Amino acid sequence: MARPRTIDDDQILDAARAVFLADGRGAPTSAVAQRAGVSEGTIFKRFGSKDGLFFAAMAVPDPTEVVALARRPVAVGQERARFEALGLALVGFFRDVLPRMMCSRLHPHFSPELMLQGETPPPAQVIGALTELVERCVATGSMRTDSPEVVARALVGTMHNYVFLEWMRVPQLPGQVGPDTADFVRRFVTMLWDGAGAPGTAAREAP
Amino acid sequence: MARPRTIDDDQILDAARAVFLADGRGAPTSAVAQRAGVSEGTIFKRFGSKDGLFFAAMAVPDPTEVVALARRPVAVGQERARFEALGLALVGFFRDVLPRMMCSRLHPHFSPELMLQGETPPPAQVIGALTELVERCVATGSMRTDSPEVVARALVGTMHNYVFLEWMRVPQLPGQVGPDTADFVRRFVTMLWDGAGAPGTAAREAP
Amino acid sequence: MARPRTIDDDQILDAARAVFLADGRGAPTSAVAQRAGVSEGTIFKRFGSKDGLFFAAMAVPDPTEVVALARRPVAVGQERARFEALGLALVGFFRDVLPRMMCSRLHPHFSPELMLQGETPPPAQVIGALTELVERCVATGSMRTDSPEVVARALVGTMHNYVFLEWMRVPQLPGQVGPDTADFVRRFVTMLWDGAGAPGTAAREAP
Amino acid sequence: MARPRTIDDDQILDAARAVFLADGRGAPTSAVAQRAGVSEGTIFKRFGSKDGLFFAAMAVPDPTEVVALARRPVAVGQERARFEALGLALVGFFRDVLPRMMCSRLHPHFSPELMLQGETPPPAQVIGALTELVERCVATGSMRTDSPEVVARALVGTMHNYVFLEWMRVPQLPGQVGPDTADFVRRFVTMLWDGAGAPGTAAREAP
DNA sequence: TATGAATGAGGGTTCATTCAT
DNA sequence: GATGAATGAACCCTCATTCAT
Repeated sequence: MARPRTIDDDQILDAARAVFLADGRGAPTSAVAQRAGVSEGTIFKRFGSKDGLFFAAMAVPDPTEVVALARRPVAVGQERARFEALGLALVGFFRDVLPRMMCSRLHPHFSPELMLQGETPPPAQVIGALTELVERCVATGSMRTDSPEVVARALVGTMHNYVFLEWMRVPQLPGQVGPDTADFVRRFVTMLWDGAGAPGTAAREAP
Repeated sequence: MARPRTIDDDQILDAARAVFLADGRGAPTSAVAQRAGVSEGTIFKRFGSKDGLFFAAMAVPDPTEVVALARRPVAVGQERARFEALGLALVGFFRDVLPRMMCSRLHPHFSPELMLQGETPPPAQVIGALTELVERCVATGSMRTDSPEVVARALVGTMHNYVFLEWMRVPQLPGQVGPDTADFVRRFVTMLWDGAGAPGTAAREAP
Repeated sequence: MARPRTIDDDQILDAARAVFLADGRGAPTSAVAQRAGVSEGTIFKRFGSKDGLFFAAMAVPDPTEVVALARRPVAVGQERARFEALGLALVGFFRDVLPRMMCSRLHPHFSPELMLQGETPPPAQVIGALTELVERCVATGSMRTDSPEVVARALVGTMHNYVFLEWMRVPQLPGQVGPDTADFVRRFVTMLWDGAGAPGTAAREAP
Repeated sequence: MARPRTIDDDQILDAARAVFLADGRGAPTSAVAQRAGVSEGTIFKRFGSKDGLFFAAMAVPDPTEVVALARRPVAVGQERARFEALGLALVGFFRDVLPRMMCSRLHPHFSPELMLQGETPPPAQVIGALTELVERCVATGSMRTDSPEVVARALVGTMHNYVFLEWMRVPQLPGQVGPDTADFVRRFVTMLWDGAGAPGTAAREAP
């Protein structure tokens, strides 16, 4: 057998991710090599080209935690708690994954297939698992809605946007929300559950 | 007395925006020049550097339409319609603005101040105006919520995410949602208004 | 008659000289234009090209003062004083003229003819006038030498080098010489007159 | 383990010196690369920038030959011969070094420290060594002067100017001097030794 | 297999020069 | 005559990629 690799691909990918996210995809391969403690030649031997390295480093991991949490059976009365847990898990997931998605999407050689690690792209996995959760809750009678996937996307979207604004470092965001993520999620789930419409203004009657 | 300017800055900025969003910020200045029908020299005279050009082209416009719509008084019974209109307006706004924000945020020389055209950054303007709208509705009795800004951010976030997934060209998004934006918005507002929780599972009692 | 020029060529040449000597001949024409208070177009109208401007600005003026001083009759007993005055005049001349000569000589388009303002190039004028002075002194019996032009060139060369080292800003020049130019010149003339050889070591006998 | 360097820094520096002195410091780096038989990339890897290359190529070498000649003990009766040898050595030194000094001094990024290779700048080394030689001769009784450093600077200056006029290609230099350098040096040393003043016009009595 | 020296194409930027006003 | 906007050729420099060791 050949001499074993002392620095494995993952270490290189971690370095590449750190460098590309900090300095943009224009950062030189040499910077990645230095950070990973390998020579430039090694990187090209392993990943073929800079693009190969880039897209490997930006690959979106499967949202296993979120999906698992969505699929786990919910005890009666624990539905809201589950949604809160999912909200927090989504925030964590997006903090890790959004920068990669945006960075690779902006690469001129991006193609949607790059996000297909397994069969289903991670965003679809997340929305799918959440939609199924809502459908199960509807079936149990603990939720009621005509559009389970809209509920799922409201949760995903609100957490996504929360992380996005954080990442954009937008100054002067209004109001009390911001520092306390758990509080934000709790309020959101409350709204999701109860609605924000006053009694008697039910949507069913509206246009 | 001297030769007057024949090329408008805006023509150059439009070309730059098109080129940078299509090919990434690495696209050569010469491509911008060619598309704008100017020489490279002119671009550098006007904008000083490629970075100057880039950030000028990526500047986020004030969300005047959305803000105006949020501030206009709401007739009784028209609240939900207004939120639907706002949802659609947000989708339009984000389609224009999200790519710019992401692209400039990923530039290594990005700084949050670059988004401060006026006094308030555009995302904060949007969330602020929507929050005030919710507060007014609460005051009139047509809505009820403890967290107006969370309602605002749910609307913003869901539309943001809708546009984002579109832009990512994520394949295999589950379900019926996708092609018909108006329908998506309508379903979302319904959920926002009525809530998705079954009667008797009200959040107020939960942790 | 056409409108008179409000800014004459000499003002432009002064500006050009200042700019080129400070920032090198690579300094942009626009810098000269700005300093002179004219537009770039004007400069090209007047001088044809940047090279034209450059060599016009670097032209070496005739050494009228030095030459006049050398040609003026010398009263008996005033010979050494005259040489001291000439030394000081040469220092002044070189301070003005050496940078121009070096700068234009280093231009790739330099040609010796460029220094021919009149019939005789300035360095030749200086050496010629001094040589004649020495010859006159020899004729009057106040000097004795076989090589009048060598005496002239010793004076010129020593002053030249004095200014050159000043201009080079050479640090750590040894000894007491430096700050007091008049003293330096005086000591040099003393040496020129009396020689530095000990009596009895006369050169005539040597190889 | 990696590929060893195949190109010597000195080869590059020699090429750079030749190119810059011939075509001015504005000559393109590509011309240097071509002349040295290297790629431009290599040059920048080695020297960092064009300025780095330029100042490295223009660095003034230590005047070892001149200094050694000045320090070597002088046999009685050989003093004048030694000064003649020094004059010739200085001419050789200046032919090599003057163009570099002038060229780098005219660079806008010049700073005097650039000439400090060792501890003492080359011009100061030369003048220092010559001054000490004169002092030794005075001590031995073979010379007499109050200003040894002025004698040194007269020698240096005259040779400097000799080379300078050569380099300037000044046409029409008067007189017999020019082609025969050895003759010029011999005449100069004679004058240096015996003085040019007629007996009885000694400087000591003058102001 | 790992290294890093060498390459050379490409891109940002400057600036002499032209020319419409 | 004077202006300064526009041009585009050239130049410095970077960096992905190759390859001898």
